[in-house]
Amino acid sequence: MAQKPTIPKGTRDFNAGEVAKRSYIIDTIKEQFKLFGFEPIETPSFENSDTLMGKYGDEGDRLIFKILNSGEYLKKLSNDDFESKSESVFTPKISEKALRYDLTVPFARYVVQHQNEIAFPFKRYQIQPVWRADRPQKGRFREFYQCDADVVGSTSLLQEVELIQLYDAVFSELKLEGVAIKINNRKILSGIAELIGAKDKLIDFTVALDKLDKIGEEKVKAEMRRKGIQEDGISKLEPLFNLTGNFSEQIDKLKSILTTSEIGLKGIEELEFINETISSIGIKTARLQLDVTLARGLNYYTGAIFEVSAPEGVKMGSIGGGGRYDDLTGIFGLNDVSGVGISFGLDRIYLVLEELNLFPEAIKETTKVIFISFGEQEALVSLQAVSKLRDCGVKAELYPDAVTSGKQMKKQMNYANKRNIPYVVLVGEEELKNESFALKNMVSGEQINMSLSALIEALS
RNA sequence: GUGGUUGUAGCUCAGUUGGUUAGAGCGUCGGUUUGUGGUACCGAAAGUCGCCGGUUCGAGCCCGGUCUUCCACCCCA
Repeated sequence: MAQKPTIPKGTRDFNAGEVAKRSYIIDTIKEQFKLFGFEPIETPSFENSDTLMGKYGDEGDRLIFKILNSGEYLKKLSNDDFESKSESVFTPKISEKALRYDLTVPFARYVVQHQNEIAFPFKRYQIQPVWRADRPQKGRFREFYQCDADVVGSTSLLQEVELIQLYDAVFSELKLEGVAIKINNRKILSGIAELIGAKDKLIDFTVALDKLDKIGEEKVKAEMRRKGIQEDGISKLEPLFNLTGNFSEQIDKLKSILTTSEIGLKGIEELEFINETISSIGIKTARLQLDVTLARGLNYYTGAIFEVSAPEGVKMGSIGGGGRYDDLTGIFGLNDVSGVGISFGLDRIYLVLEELNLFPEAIKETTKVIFISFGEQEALVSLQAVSKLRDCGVKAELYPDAVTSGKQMKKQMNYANKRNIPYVVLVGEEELKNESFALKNMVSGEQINMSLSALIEALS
């Protein structure tokens, strides 16, 4: 019985048209990465589990694809291991490798491992797939591409400024106008947590706060209470829920809230610098927005946090994210190296461009001309012409199977038609005799006999 | 991990309260047309109704499980 072939949940095949569109996005991003001085690296699709585990929080650990050990791994287990029924005990004993979950942690590992070869500040970009054992839904896959640009070895806030420009440059280039680059600062969140006496509950606090625009003020407060944050602390958040005005007005209000928090004020100072610098150099089509509720993302961020959302009206999760991490290489033994980076979510950007019909027509690249195949003699002459055309940069090919009847002719024409090949050349008995080529325009149906040089002229 | 949803021909989908031989459009293949595609007309092939089990005289339809799709939650690009 033939089994029905399927692909795993959350994965996809891409046809030629889809690949062309994906390449268009990737090429655009890559071009801007290079323009900003980033250099490419690649890392393996799987890492040692130790490298990944514990870097993304408990939820992240759950979503990491683990790779089963090879060999007779069960024989090495003790009865206690089986009895434990505990994933945290059992899993490490049968799995020592895992598929990468993002590009930032493998990058940190790379930096530490190659620190002596690297010139700091090190600016790298990386475009590779990542895997998450998540349940698929809109814009969410188990295999998807991230396009990352990071700088390590510089604490300068000018890096943040440049990364904002980079976001703006890429989305402007993709004609995706009006994206919102939301920015926040972990230090401000720490400051607020300190202020409300929830310093030890920073993650719980930020996760709850992040949901503000989705579930509303009351539910956020309820969640904070549930997580054990004191009522008098929550009441101090009141001004935060009503934070309005433009970037600098919001900054001013935050200043008055966080007067007693050293770390909070530091965060404000950073944001202020970034905003002022961006204002003075300007951005093209994106909008930079301060969003104090922005907290999602990895818990290794220590300074700026970025998130990019699609233009208004497009229902899609974030299409990019990033931030500054002061200590990521520290985990792997290299201290005092600060990094900051951003990521583009290729697959989501694709969906957004598709929804807004923003893919240019020109990216549908196909063969420009196909030669109809009649017989051995004709094929030889055709192949010579095909070679010359290719030398001139014309995408040309010969249909491989010869015409043996009128049906075959029809079949070959049909083939050209279906592949949207705009020109067909016929070299049959007569053309062979006259040393001519019959060039047929598949759109107009017009057909002209000409010499080889005229053919090359016409097609290049 | 939680809740809901979907699955019938290659594709998009019909299929009545459970009742003979499961349909359509598109596509494919063949013909009208043996050196000319797209249009038209004629014809044909194509399905274990996701899979496993149950209820029933009888299941595409009802029930349970499982996989898959999509959506929401959690979390995230």
